[in-house]
Amino acid sequence: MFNEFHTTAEELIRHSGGRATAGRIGILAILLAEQQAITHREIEQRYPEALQLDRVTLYRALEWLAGKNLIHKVTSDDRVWRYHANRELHSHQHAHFKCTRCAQMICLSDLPIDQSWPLPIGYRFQEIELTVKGLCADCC
Amino acid sequence: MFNEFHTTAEELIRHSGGRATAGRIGILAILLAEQQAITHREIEQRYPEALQLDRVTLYRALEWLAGKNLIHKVTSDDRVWRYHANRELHSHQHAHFKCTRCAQMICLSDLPIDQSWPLPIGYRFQEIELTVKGLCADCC
DNA sequence: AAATAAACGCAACAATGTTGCAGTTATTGT
DNA sequence: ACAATAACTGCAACATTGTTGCGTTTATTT
Repeated sequence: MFNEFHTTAEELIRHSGGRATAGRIGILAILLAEQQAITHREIEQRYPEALQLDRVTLYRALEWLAGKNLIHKVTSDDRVWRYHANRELHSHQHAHFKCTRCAQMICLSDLPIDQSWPLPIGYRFQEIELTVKGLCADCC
Repeated sequence: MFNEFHTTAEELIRHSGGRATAGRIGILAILLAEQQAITHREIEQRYPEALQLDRVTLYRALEWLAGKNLIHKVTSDDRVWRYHANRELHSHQHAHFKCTRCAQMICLSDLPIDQSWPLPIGYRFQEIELTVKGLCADCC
């Protein structure tokens, strides 16, 4: 577990002005190593058993990381949040893809649609959340 | 509760080949009368107390109505499903708007974006789910 | 009016996430 | 290096939303 992601994770956390605890570093390292957005459950499974990490601590660490903009939270139709480390491209709004068979979830490129959406009069636009559903390469 | 929506609801249900029970009719009538997509909880509140309706029955009725395409289910970031009666325009995919303050949720016009989305090679497109977030007229 | 499949109500369960609080720990200042 | 302290953690208990199994009731058909 003490790989490049760990080092990066620790730097990012310190840079954000929070305490660099083992839990936060480990969690962020896992998310940095991952190509897809993964669930709380999946993070738990990847987390080394030896180190122990409470469910609640995981939830709180994720919340903190999201608040510091180091990761982002993705809504899904299965009522489960998925998390993904932020890269440069994620600082902007982007779409997500979800496989309807295996539930894999990846980030797509920036939103090619205009940010101003035709809303009813008096409504104010804030952001767009877009999920494309289909089959991933493995499930096709 | 025995208004025009009740009559319409009953017709729609019979036309779909299901048993026209008080629960289904009442639920569909509520959804037909509503401009926005509402939650299971909100349906329960609008349902006349005198008539009693079990939580489970409500869930099952909603599932059935969605299966028959009389209503549709909307995903939201608060992990709660919202339901809305289908009109002609809803037979096509459409976007939803959600107020970030009062959680009101309405349907927007058809998706103006092309159905084929730039996916990675080997991926297959199925559908798009799009939610615009912002403030509704009341909350602005 | 009886027969019957469909729908319902209840109880119990499952999954995901949250809150309160006492104990532990990373960091800061000396 | 050490003590002080705010920040973080772990546990237990809870909340919310939705699901399953099963015996009972009911809308529809004949």
